[in-house]
Amino acid sequence: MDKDFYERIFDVVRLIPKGKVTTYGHIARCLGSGRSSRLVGYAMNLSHRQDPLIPAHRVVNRKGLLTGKMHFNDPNEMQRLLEDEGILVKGDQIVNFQDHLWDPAVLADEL
DNA sequence: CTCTTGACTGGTT
DNA sequence: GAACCAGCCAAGA
Repeated sequence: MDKDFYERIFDVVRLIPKGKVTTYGHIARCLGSGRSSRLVGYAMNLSHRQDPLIPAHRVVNRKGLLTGKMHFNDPNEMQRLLEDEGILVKGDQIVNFQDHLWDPAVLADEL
């Protein structure tokens, strides 16, 4: 795996099932770094430049807050996309966040 | 090479 | 449970 640090992150984010969300920390932990959660967010910044659109709207911080919505082309779009997938968002915060939380580790279990 | 910044997290108070 | 502080990793100036 000589892929760039970001490419690994993008891969995981793309694998997030529809209607599910995950946190930067879980992704970082899945990659092994664990504490590089900030890099995940940093990579998300570049996600919009990727050819295969990255579902960055499914990635939120541990509190379930749409911290990165302001970085989208249209901040309102992030919340709209989440609600479109059946995820309720109130005050930039995901309702029943834990219920929609998806851990990348389960992917390894399914494979 | 050093300093600053960032879509974060965990532990303390 | 909210607010504050410190730790960690990578990229850019």
